[in-house]
Amino acid sequence: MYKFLNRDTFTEFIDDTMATEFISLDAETSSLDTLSCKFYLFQVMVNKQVYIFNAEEEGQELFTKIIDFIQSSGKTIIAHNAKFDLKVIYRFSNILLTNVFDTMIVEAVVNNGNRVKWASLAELAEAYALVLLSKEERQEFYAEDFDGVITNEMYTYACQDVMYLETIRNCQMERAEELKLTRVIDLEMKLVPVITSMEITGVLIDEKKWRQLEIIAREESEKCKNTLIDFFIEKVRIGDADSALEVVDTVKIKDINGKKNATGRVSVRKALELITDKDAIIDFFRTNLNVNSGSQLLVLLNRSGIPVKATNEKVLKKYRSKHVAVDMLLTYREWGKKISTYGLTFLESVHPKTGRIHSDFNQMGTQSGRFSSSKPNLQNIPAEKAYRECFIARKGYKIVAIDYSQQEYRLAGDISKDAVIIESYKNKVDMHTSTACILYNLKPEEVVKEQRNHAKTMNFAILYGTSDYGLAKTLGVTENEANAMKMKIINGYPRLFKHKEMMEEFVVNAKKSRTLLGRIRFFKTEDVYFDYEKAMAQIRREGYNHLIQGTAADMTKLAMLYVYNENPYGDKLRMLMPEHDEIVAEVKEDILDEGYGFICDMMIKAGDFFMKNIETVVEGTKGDCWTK
DNA sequence: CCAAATGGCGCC
DNA sequence: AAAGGGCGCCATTTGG
Repeated sequence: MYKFLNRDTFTEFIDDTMATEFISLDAETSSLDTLSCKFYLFQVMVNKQVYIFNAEEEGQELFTKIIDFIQSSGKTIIAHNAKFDLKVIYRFSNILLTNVFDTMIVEAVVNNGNRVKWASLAELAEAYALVLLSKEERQEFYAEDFDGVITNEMYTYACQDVMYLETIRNCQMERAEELKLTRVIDLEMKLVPVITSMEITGVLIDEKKWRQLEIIAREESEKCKNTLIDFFIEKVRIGDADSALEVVDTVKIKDINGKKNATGRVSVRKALELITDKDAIIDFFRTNLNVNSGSQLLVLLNRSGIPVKATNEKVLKKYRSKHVAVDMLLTYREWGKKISTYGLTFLESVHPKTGRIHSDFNQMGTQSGRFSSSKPNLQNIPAEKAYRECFIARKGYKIVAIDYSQQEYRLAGDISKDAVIIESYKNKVDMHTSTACILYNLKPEEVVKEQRNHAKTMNFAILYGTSDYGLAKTLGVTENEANAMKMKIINGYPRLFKHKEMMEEFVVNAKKSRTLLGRIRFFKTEDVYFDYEKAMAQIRREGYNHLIQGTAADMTKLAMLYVYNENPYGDKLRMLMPEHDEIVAEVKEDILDEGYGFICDMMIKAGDFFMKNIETVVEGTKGDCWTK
């Protein structure tokens, strides 16, 4: 069934490879951490023959020869979640394979909107090749008690991981051609090695600075929390025993973890009943109230005369100036977020071997075609200077960060061919100023900051279909006023909104939306059995958003491809992170200016590929750290 | 007891 | 009653 790939069979392997169009491959390792895992097996199917390379027995030299040959053969490499295999192969051969077909990514592209989560190899094998793959045997490589001795059974099961890739690929491409998705797939596939290389590169963080921020956050958070609890204690009159007990009955304070007594826990009420001293009662609440608990907060706020039904920022904002506690709570939450998400746990992502953070960038992580980022998420780092500053360049390098100026608004204007928007951008007037002009009957130079900010909110809301109700809430005006302002803007950009309306109509009928590159997002309408109108309204919003946000994603992805493929500076210029409309890179000092200009050029080239009526504008920074 | 859901909030 | 698109992560709560 399979042959071992070694010195004796290498020529045979070469012959089989030359006789076929595709190379299906997979790697077995001791863990998912490609920077520190052991490398056990490399399975490869060529010309219907599976070869297995035992890495520990055959060694790195032969492996490098094999990979070098595969790379130079120019054949298409098929893998499921290719990023993983590419990283393993790179680590043990120093060759980053290109010309990849990733069945996992392609599945996400051809079924975007139909899928619930990632399709596993087993699921695809079942769907396309009608075979059932067993799972347990593959887990053996990860097992704690695996002693490195690979059994015949394990070899046999390892074959399954490459045997059906070609069939899966062929079925997917058939579907891709029917759906006219080949251009999107071409872009996504060319991007796979680009993302892989970015993940291998990682990004450097100033840990010392980061820790300092955590300390500050801790101190500030503690202060807020104390003030907050004191406020509640006073307002809710916890001081006297009766109201204290009443509070305990309504506020769902968690039972106290006991120290190995019979139940393991102590009822809060019972514990409190034993306390009569006023100061002790107050102290009891100080230690047992949890202001991180939404349900406790809700009761406490309500009893303090703040009649909210939720405790989120949007709801609380109204009371911010009226009640000190509300302001304090929101501030407390800000600090809390910094401790939990952006605190010391974040630094656990620094890899011990490289000293850098190697996030996962998922190129099909969103329904719109945008990237997502995880472990850690590098796409939601606080925008404030103190945090961005912690992202630094390696010695001799600088950080370059360039973003598209008003990427989505320009696209919306360009796609709809709205004359007002086109004219505005031609005159270097941005969309928010332009909207402010419409709203307040002004000339661009007369618009003041506050008016522009107002317009900005409106633009964002209207482009993505906020209801009058939502808009009124955001702006703090009545629904009628909100509607009047909305109509004024709609009339100010007649073509934009006519086009939007048209696209939404199309999406609802076609049950799918397409970006300029052709990227599809499917919508389900058949399982809508209640509130049909609401469901359709949602599809309209998501569909139009897909057109704009998705085309923007196409643009950024194309730009990244240009940067990678046309990079004349080699390792002196490396991309680090995709930030939706921004590319962050590490550039060696001696080519800093040229490198910066080069990335700008590539981004503009990608922008101009999509936009024919409106100029692509990029802006950015270069320096020791990441800045806006 | 742990896994999934929920509420909340960081970013573009 | 809810009422703007796209995410991921955290702490708490819920449910099996």
